[in-house]
Amino acid sequence: MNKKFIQQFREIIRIFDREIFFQNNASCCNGISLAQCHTLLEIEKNTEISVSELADKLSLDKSTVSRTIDGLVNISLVDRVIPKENRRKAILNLTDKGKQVCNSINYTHDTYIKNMLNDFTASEQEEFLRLFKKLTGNMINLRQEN
Amino acid sequence: MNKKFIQQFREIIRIFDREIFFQNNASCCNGISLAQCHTLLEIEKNTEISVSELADKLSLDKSTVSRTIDGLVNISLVDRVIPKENRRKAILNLTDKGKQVCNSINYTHDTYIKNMLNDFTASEQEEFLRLFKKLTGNMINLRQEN
DNA sequence: TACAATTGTTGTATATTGCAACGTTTATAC
DNA sequence: GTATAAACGTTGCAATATACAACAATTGTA
Repeated sequence: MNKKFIQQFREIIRIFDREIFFQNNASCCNGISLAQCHTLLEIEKNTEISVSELADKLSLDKSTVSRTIDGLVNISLVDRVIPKENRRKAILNLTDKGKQVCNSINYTHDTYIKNMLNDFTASEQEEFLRLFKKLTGNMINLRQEN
Repeated sequence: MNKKFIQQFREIIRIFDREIFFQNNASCCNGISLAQCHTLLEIEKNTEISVSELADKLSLDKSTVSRTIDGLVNISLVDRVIPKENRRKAILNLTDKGKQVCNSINYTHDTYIKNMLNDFTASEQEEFLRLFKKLTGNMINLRQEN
């Protein structure tokens, strides 16, 4: 692999990262913070999740997540219920309003992805996804090796 | 573009972003912070740059950059000189030690990229870079349209 | 039943960032 | 040529995000 290729690849990653950052901050947060947005989407994916489990999934401290949830409960996007079977564990779910916000976020994200790939042919789309999956798989392996 | 494809693509982007984050925090910062790392590499790319120009390039407030530079000057990685021609503008350059740190960061990043693409064929590498460039180009256009 | 583990919350500290105000310096208008 | 405006960097202040440690409540285990 020659040096010039690596340089270009690094530069592309940098730009990609930067654009994703802008996009997240522009679209994700209809009045909510990025952390709240991530948390919301993670609850959407894992209903009945607990604070600790959420902290695991998000790679954050449980105290951080606890406070993020406070915020989301305050603005009525998340329900926090303490079940009688296990009064230690708090169970988190989206409220109807929370589901609406998630839908809105998902719509924005999906639209962005459509636009990003707008001028890709079908086979380019497939090939890119395939190679991207291969790449991220390698990244995960590399991290776990160390 | 079908829904399942978009879902997969979103998920891959999420994973990629997460892995890049881990990698940045693990490798970039040999004792320096992520912000300092970015700043250092930007000065490496643009010698004789000023604080305001740097703030532009990094999309940060000049006060933020000013303080980051304070830190880098304190640990002798950056030189801050006020030229006699224009005593408003501070000119920033890497010290020898700063160059060494940059080299070290670059080596780590380049190695990571090599490892990421380790099992890609030459044509896969080229195709992926081509499509990635196309993608980021679209992302930039989309942002500038809005 | 006593001790240990789990769960979530709160207090405290740190880092990163932006905005506003400021002093200094340079450029421009009249 | 002076007065005003603009540019530049720094500092004060506030907001946000985060982690760690300590804690209370609860549940599991020896």
